[in-house]
Amino acid sequence: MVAGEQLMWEGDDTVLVANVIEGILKLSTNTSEGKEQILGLAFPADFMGRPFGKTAPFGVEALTDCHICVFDRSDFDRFAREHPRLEHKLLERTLTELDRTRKWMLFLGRMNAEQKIASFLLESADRLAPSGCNIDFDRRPNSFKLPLTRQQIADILGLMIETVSRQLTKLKRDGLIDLPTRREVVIQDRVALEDIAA
Amino acid sequence: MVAGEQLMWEGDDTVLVANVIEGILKLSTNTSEGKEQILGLAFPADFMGRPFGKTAPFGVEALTDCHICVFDRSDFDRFAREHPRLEHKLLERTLTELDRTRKWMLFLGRMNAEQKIASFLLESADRLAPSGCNIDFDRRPNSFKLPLTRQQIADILGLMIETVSRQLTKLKRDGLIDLPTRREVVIQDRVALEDIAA
DNA sequence: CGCTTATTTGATCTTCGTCAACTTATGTGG
DNA sequence: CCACATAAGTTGACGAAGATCAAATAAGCG
Repeated sequence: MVAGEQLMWEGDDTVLVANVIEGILKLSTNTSEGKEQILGLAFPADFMGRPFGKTAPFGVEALTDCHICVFDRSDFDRFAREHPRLEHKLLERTLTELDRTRKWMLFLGRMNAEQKIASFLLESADRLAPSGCNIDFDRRPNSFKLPLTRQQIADILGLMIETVSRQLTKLKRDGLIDLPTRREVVIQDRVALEDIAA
Repeated sequence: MVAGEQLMWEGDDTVLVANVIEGILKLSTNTSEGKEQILGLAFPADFMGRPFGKTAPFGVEALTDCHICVFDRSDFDRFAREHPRLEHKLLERTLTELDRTRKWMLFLGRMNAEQKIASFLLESADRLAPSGCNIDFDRRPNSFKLPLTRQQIADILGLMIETVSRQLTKLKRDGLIDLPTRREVVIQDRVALEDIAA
């Protein structure tokens, strides 16, 4: 799949499920006024789709070029029912995803723009492969390439694009991060960033 | 269980899982600054807890007096593994819960106070048994008793208590709802309310 | 190089949070 | 039954965070 391609549409009957092999996708929905809210991201090894015959409550779109392993949903359903171990794994994953989603709710409901951005950068650093080789002593990648536009970051965090831009500029001005290009981020003061993210 | 009692604490190892027979409970977490965010509500027939050996990522507290059916987690885990049909049901439930939670994210991230309150009232009307018998022609209950304080509503919607109060007052002033007592709500103009909730 | 799109920046305006006072309910003991 | 205490909720004044509107600037890309 190529970046920007839509895998599923909100409201469609789910006809397929898929596993992410490589790349990043977004799950999102819209308000009636046309604002988008990203509900989650799918990274390699993540499972996507809604088994057992429901309507997709969100759309899925590739943010980067992706390799995904697609199954026909009814085939998958049948197979899953016959293989309890698969269902068990799927249940564990879903529970984990539910936890992650709930944690995200805390961001959306109770954090201010600065905290949202700081948390987002820290999580991104952990989840995304480093673009260079700036591995710190503690072995966490401090430099990475964002697979998202500013608009998409805004949609994830429930902010406006201008607010995202201003907060990033501020963090750069204060020396906590650097932005060599628009898509690259270098964390220069992880402690201070964690302090903001709280 | 009595209203206000805590069933699980955030960060505890999960030692039990439970089914709600009667009553309403809240799942919630806190920011480091002490603001609470309610992550979900559990209604009768809902399943609570985190099978398969993780730490509870949220606390659970009874909002009303509750009857719940509690299982030892490790017993439950073993039983579930031996009964694929149970795991299957649990998986379906968890997927549904995930969908509901994601929908909630849209509220938190993209709706203003008025929209949040309107949506909340409409959903409450559908989920809560009517306190009287004001069933409308379309058979949806338009009168119900809130099991929540204003503070708890605020924690659900990611608002401050004063904002909740003001929005409710405004809806009442405009004739969309009535508030006979502090805990009772009557929807007087469902269409207008749906219009706001969008 | 010129066109298109993404991003940054600046100037306001709105919404909602904060602080503080006041009102209404609920309960308790005299 | 009534003062009083306590907790819950409402209201008002004000300010700050973030949205909105409007340009300016910087990347990409043909």
